[in-house]
Amino acid sequence: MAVHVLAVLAYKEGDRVTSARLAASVNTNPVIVRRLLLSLQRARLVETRKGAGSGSRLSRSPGRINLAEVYRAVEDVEPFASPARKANTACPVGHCIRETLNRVFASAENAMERDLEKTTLAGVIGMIKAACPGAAKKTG
Amino acid sequence: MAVHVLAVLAYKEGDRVTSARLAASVNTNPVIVRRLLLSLQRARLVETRKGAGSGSRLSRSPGRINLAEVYRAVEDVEPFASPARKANTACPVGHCIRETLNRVFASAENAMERDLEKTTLAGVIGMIKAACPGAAKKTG
DNA sequence: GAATATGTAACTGTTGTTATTACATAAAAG
DNA sequence: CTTTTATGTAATAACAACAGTTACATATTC
Repeated sequence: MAVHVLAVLAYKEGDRVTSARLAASVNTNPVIVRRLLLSLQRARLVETRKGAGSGSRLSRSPGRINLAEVYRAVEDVEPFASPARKANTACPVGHCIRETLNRVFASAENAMERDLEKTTLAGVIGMIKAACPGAAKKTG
Repeated sequence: MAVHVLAVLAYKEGDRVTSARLAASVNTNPVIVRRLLLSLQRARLVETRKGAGSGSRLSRSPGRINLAEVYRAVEDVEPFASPARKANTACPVGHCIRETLNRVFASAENAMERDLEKTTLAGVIGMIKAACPGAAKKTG
């Protein structure tokens, strides 16, 4: 969903868009969008201003924002399940498996992020326009 | 958790282990383990027999099972969130973004799996033994 | 000062995962 | 053949994560 919001922002290059408008595009609630924008603000991906006639816009050009940044801004937790209960330390395997797997999974996540780095928001926009002929700068 | 169970099985190379014993190692319930084993059976990663003195064991040597196979056997759903509500089709971005992002994410997931393929169960065992000096074939 | 839009809290609902209990069934052991 | 053992599976509960909703204070522009 984060990518969707950013794509809309990229679509309106430069223009400020309100959370209400973004929410309408994603078909969700403005509050959800605002919470998402907070994460994106922390990552310096969007700039938001309060008050009348304001809203959010990208803080960089769409060609200089890749999806790995978006992923990191939004996904705060590990994609791999961390078991709630601790492993049985009496078991020789359970004793040290956690940190071993963490290393392996970190490597896998890294590989994924390197792949996401190859796609920028501008690239996403381009793909959308290619897939959808009727995509011109209109309603948002 | 799936990797943990398989690691224990790899640890006991060849020996059949009951779900109760595996559950004790992972510190969870035998039923959880059995459900997990069902997925692993479907993926032909483990062999399970019923009855007294039975249990599960790897169907291949630990060196010939990589973590990408385990991942595919266990993770049936996409790691990326699919929004519950449909995107607003009136929005030119929302209209075609779904399939565009699906392609990008599929590529990222593929990159991750290719990385996981580089690690076998035997490799995991090796790392555990290296990290934990006191790992000998004991209680399970 | 009025209008507008964000920041944020509180609460609900849904979904997915883990956990627990219970029981039928299959296979081995005696 | 009967007993024992262990899996397969259903029903249910506990729980966390996430999306949604309402409500309101605050900041900014006009």
